Amino acid sequence: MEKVSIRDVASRAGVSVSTVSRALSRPEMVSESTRRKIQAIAEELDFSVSRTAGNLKSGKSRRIALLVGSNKIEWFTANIMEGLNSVILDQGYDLVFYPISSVEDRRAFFEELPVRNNVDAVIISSFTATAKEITRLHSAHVPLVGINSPSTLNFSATVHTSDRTGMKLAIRHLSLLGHRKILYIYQTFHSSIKFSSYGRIQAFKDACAKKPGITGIVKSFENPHEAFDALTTGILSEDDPPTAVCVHQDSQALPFLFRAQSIGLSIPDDLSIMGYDDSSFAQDVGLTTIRQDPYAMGREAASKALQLIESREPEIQHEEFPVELVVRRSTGEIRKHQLF
Amino acid sequence: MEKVSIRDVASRAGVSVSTVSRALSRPEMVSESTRRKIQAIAEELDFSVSRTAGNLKSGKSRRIALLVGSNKIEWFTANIMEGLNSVILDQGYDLVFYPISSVEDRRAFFEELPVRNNVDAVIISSFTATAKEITRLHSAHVPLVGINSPSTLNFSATVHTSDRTGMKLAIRHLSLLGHRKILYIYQTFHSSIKFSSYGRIQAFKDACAKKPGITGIVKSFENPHEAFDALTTGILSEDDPPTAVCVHQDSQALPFLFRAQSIGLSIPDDLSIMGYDDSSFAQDVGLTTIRQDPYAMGREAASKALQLIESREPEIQHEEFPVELVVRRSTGEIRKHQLF
DNA sequence: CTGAAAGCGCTTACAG
DNA sequence: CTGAAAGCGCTTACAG
Repeated sequence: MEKVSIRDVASRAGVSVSTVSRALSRPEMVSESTRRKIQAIAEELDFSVSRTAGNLKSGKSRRIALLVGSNKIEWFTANIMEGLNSVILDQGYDLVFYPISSVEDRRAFFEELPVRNNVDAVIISSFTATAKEITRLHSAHVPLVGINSPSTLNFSATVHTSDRTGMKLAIRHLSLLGHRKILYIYQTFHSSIKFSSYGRIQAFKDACAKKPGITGIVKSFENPHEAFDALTTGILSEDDPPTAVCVHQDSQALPFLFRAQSIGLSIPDDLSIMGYDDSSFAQDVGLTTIRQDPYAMGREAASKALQLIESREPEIQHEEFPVELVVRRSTGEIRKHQLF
Repeated sequence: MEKVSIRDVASRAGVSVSTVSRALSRPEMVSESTRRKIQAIAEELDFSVSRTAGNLKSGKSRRIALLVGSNKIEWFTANIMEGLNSVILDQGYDLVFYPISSVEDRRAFFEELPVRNNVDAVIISSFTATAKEITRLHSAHVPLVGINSPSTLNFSATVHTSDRTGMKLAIRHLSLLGHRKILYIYQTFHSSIKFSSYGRIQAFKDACAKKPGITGIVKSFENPHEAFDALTTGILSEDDPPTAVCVHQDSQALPFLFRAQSIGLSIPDDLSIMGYDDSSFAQDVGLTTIRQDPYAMGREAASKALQLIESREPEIQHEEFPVELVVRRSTGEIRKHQLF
């Protein structure tokens, strides 16, 4: 059985190619009897329309590119993808994933713009491009939607959550529990891409600075396992050590939680720990965290992209999604005679 | 700046469209001077070749579909995708993700075969289609590659790991530690798709049956949190309770680990716990597990798909990937006077 | 090394 | 309601 094209169906049905095309894509334009015959034959021949041809005609590719600053698909990215897929697949669009893990990747991407005639919209998650790079996209008439982009400049539309709000919630929560010295830890980024996550670190510092009596300390680590030990030792040896720790994201908090317990610290009595994200297992381990909803952001980014593709301006060009404090067992009141 | 086509470049360079096409896709066929001029003009005009047109000509779409039995992208699927991407992106192929979450979805997919003229290969991960469905794919000349498919029948090629081997390793490990009564727990699947994971459960039963003196019990649960309590209560109230638990996959073991600890069980002294996968956090929490490598399987599946697209038979049609026992802190020797 | 022409598989104004 | 024809943007035998 060789490839069957619209012509095979036409000749078999004794009608023109145009009629077959109409019968299949705009059936109301064709008389019932011919339509029926054509549809029967199409089924019999296992024929289905090639999108490529239609795309050529329309000048659209029915594809949307997702640029992510890493080739790892972790919780956040997976949820973004699920959200995007949940809206675009039904509209006949496909998602194409482009991992961009270095400034060089990014430059290559925007210089070659493989996307120009090959994608109807570009969505960038959690990093940004230079103004010049973005301009080139625009000049190719490709809408650009940002997700948690460090800057919204030049984007056709964006969705984001506020790290400032998130960190404010975290600091207030800890402050209410009586904590005064708070440590922020994150795993060093090894990408040359400017991640939006850096903003979270700054947001922590600012939130602490604004809250009188609170001291915020920021430390980074390379490898969770060795470094946690070093950090813990550091904490233990200080005279006035932090009583609470904010971890950059839930997935990095998990090993910390275990490490802390394994050296005999009881959580939250000896140390309060907070994560960020409310990702899948945060509930399982009782981690207090700041919830964000990348699935919802993905859906909205997709719908904005779709609108832009149809040359409609989204009602809200830059949309903020809420963050929420989720209190669980890993944070608690500071104790009078805290272990440290 | 309007859409620029190959014609614009040609007229600007004073050459024919054919020459521009060659200068860009097979530069060695064009004299250096014309090539240079054309490339300069292409760059100046921000021109890049539309893939769609080329695809029409070649009859290929340069896209590979990944069918997954869920719209959630969890550890396994994410790693498969990363593996696939790591080989196909460089070859100019894109990955298209089709979540298939019900038998209806699946039937719709294979009946409409949106894929027929629109995708060069189909990769199915962890579930399978009926023989008839697969035949239709074949008749459309679309190679089908399976990943951990319950049956390898009719697949052009497959990659898989052996759950039998994995469970054998697990049972041997526990048996060597002195465990005699072993519980297997898994979260109920709510999909109507036949997942490959069911095989793992059977493999557990078989492994226990083959090992004299070992009793294996299988239980499922709906919601991790309520159900773990019920299970634990059940365990605690039995006269001769299991001393070790195998959890279907690491992500389901995590809550169990925490639950167990929260009711005062010490792991592994009171209870040994094993996972399956060796996913990201297994190391963090010290979970003994069976390691599999979906990233490597994804890479191999991709390379088999690519070979099949080029009508080459893969050297190994059905390739098995190793599983490995990874011993960590969550399993230990059975104690003389085990708590239960 | 280069150009004119055919054609990939459709869709869609334009006529009838 | 239907058909003939043009055309989407390229690639590639075929000539020269």
